[in-house]
Amino acid sequence: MTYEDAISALADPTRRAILDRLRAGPAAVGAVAEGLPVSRPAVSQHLRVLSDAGLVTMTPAGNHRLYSLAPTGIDSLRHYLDSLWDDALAAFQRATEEKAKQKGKKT
Amino acid sequence: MTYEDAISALADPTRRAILDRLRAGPAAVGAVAEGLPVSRPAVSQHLRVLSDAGLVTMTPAGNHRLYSLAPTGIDSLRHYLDSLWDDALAAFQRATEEKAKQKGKKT
DNA sequence: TGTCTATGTAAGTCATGACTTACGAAGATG
DNA sequence: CATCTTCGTAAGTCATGACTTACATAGACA
Repeated sequence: MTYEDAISALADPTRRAILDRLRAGPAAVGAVAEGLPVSRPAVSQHLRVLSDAGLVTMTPAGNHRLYSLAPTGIDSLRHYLDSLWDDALAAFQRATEEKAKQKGKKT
Repeated sequence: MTYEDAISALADPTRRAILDRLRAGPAAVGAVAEGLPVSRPAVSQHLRVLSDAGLVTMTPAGNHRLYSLAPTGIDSLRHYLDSLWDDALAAFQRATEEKAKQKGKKT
């Protein structure tokens, strides 16, 4: 449930495809697997990882289980990125100023 | 330079450690490697990946090369996450309303 | 020019993880 | 109860990539 779990979960293309499928709305494992070039157990394993990372939630519904997007894991990752973004922007501005000085300082 | 490159680049713990080091300011390869439990060539290879993902930039400085954080790659990833965030929030709200209805509808 | 420093690249090793098939458990349905 | 559907898990295979050492290149400096 840390932001690192979210990152490594999102690193896999198949898992991103699963998330894309869930953006349209909640879906069962079989329904998700139908639109993908991998087996149903593979999808099941991926959903486990996504769930551990807080990126999806599961709600039992009789025979099957509905998976849907969860804001939790995404939020932690957003915070990390925002923080990194601040420092990157600061570094970029410092570099720009440096160049301006370099340009003015002849010889 | 896509957001997918940025994600898979960030997925590695060593690369995140390198970025953390660069948050304090630009640094050369050797300086970065000193604070890490891996060899200098390993750091060099990681910086290559980070650079391809648009997460760092390199500026030659005489004998050595200074690497610094770059906003570019981070930005693309932020956009992806923001978009995913919107859908996740919508899904969460729908689920909440669903539960409210379920509660009101007795028998 | 000769040498030292700082770095990138090549080649090879090894662990991680994504995928498969086979199987077992839980709820719906006749 | 018997069966079908839906799903998670176990075990094993295989590719990807992170790391190492060895080597080659480019600039600083005597």
